[in-house]
Amino acid sequence: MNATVAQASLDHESRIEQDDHHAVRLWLRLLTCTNLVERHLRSRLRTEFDITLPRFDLMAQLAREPKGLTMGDLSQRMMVSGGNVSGIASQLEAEGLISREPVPGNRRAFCVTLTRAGQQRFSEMAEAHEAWVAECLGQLSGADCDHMMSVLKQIKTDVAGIES
Amino acid sequence: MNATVAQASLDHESRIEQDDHHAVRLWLRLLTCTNLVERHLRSRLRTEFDITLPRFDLMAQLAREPKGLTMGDLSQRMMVSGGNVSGIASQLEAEGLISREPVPGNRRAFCVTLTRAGQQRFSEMAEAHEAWVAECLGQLSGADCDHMMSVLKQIKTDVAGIES
DNA sequence: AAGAAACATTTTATGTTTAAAATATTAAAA
DNA sequence: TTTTAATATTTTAAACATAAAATGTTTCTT
Repeated sequence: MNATVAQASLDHESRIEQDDHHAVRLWLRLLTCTNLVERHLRSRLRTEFDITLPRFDLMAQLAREPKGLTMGDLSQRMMVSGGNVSGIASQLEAEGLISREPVPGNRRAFCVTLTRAGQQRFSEMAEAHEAWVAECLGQLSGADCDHMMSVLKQIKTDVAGIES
Repeated sequence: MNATVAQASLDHESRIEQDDHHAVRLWLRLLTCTNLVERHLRSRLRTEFDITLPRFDLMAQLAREPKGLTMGDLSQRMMVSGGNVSGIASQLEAEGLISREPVPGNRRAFCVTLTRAGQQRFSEMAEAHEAWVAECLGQLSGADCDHMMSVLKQIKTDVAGIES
């Protein structure tokens, strides 16, 4: 009977270990794969539009919100620190692609929007960017896509649960 | 007939656009999700072991190769630039976790290995790391895992194909 | 109205990452 | 052998990222 218990607990532990290893392997592949695509996009943005991914991301956020966003909004949506947004925005402003204007009723906040030039520039980049992504991920079937979307959502939920 | 042709080409284009959008949505979720997990692991490594993810990664590579690796090997396996490895290795060396020794027959290369202390330290961290990853990804079924693995492999192949 | 707390942003200090230049070694060719 | 090319690494400069401190603004309490 002792043996049975020992055996049972052993099986349980080894199963958990297996799961751990599977999870680690999946994580490593997920990380490698994402980095691979990210690197690819980063490099093409650099060579074809002379822009960095963070700057492109910031412009993408603004393109979705023609009325503009505050620095804090940008920080939240881009999931990076406020100081970081501050630096990136300064550069884009210096290049004339975005504008930072005071908000009428709130002297703390700034309203950041794409300038005319920024809109023009972004629409060219967005088209190319979309095509590049499709090159990387477009081969997947609709079913694969859907499945992947749901699995990733699950992971997102799990991680959020851990951190809460 | 003209109408038919126009209709057909319209359908075709709109289908492609749909695919593009699907691909972009999937990519955005993939990126967000990976960053979320990465950030989580990074933060736990920092708070519980006072080490950065890149340093942990470098040690993980060495742990798999007891005979040691050159700086170039590390750069390739970690998929980061040589200069990057150089900096990370300097810090780990200063902390006594790795050693950099000249290779007998090749005065250009260095052989990098984990020190005794590094091995000890890494094995503690690896155990915790594995558990954290399992917390994040362990809820997935075996089937989900397998499916995900194969989809990611496909993406990896596609990207490699584009860049070649 | 005065003070405290919360908010929005920027600045500073530190560290990561890359590309490119610099250094040094080895191998191959003329 | 001298030059050239390839290899292995480090250094440097620029961009990015975070946390924490500093600044200024608004709101809440009393």
